[in-house]
Amino acid sequence: MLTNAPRGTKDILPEQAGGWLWLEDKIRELCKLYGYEEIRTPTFEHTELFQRGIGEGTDVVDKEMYTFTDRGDRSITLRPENTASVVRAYLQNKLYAKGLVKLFYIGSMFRYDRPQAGRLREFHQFGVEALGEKNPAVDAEIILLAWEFLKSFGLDDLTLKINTVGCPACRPIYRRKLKEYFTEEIDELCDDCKRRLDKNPMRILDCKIDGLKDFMDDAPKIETCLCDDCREHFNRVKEFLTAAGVEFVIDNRLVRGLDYYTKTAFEIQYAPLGAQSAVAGGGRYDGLIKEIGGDDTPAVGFAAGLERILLALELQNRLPATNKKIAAFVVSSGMAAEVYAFKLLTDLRLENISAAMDFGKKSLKAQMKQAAKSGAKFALIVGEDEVATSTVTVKNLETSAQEKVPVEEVSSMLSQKNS
RNA sequence: GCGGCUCUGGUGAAGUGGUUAACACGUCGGAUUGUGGCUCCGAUAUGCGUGGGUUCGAUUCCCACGAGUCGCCCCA
Repeated sequence: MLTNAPRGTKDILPEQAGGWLWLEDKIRELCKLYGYEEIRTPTFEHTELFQRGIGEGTDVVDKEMYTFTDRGDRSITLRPENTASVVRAYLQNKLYAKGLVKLFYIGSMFRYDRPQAGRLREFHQFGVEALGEKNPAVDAEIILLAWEFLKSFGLDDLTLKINTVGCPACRPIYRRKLKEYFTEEIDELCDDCKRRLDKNPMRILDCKIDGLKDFMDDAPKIETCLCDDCREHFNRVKEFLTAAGVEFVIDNRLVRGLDYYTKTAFEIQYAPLGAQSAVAGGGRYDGLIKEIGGDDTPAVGFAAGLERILLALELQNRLPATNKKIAAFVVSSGMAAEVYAFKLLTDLRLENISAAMDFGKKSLKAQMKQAAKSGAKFALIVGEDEVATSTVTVKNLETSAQEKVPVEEVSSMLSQKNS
């Protein structure tokens, strides 16, 4: 118990940390390229923010949130996603005064789900939000950013799916039509879909069981219900994406799970991940900002799961090897030499030369083994002789060549040979 | 939240209802005097996820719980 992290959480160990840092660097680089700035919001928020933002009735809000009452009797929730927080920060800090605001975030999110590979209770997302612009070119920019990001790793088997989910003017019409249609087929529906019929008939469309059945082919398509605004918007998005040369698939069964989405919806899948194949997903959420208490403001964004990206990168061996090697390893024999060695170690670091020594008071031989294992290019050997003559024996561990040099020359010698 | 499968040392794993739980890697130590990488030698689970039960006896059988994994659900 004490030695087990809570279910669904994971330690990122030194050997993995390199990959995370590398990924995060890539993200920051990319966002800079697209003109998005980093924002960091609190890990927890008032529960109401998510209830309003994500929507009651969604699984995320109803059964997956980490909610608790704090000592001041406030209902607090660990963020299950970051969009609502970003919108809150946007309003609270009056960022709308600046016109279009382009933000990105990296951070951990919390969802009480049953853990699986690629699905954790504390997981990490990278996401991008563009607030304050309704131009479909921004939808395209966001999709492009997500797509080019994943493509840049050389991953095969990526699929970009796009769809439109309409807006408050036209979506209800579509939902009603779907409900009517599926009600006639109710005997054919699986149990889950019978439940969805009332709650969210659009979800029936991407059901893994019923999705394959015959009556699905004749199910009403959203195109037939779209209002002019939504239709035009979707057409423009497609135009922009085509102009950018992106291959996308129109999937009119693609639905988003959170209530706030309007118009454009998209998802990038990496099939080899199995059940957790959605690597990034997002879309437009023109209603959210008003819902949270701001002016009617359009916005688009997406989020990507870092664990899933890392999983995909591992699968295709796309993670760079991290270099943990140091420049020098100090080895000593004898009490006096140990102090001398420690001083040498400290001086090297002051000269910005990475160095280590063994603290286990082992034999010289054992220390040399440590030196070799550390990957250091040089072993710096000090014993009675060196102490007496103020020198250091510098041994190149690759060539085995060694020479005795005055202490004060060691650092300049290493920085020279190391470059 | 539902269903299937799995659970042996630091790691990968073999194995059996009954006295010493293979093997490999790793780690540590050694192969004479202050020097590594190769080789050789030695050490390294009184323990087989946890807790119960069956049994003369369980790591091996049963149950519960836990964790992992796959699928569903959900989603990134």
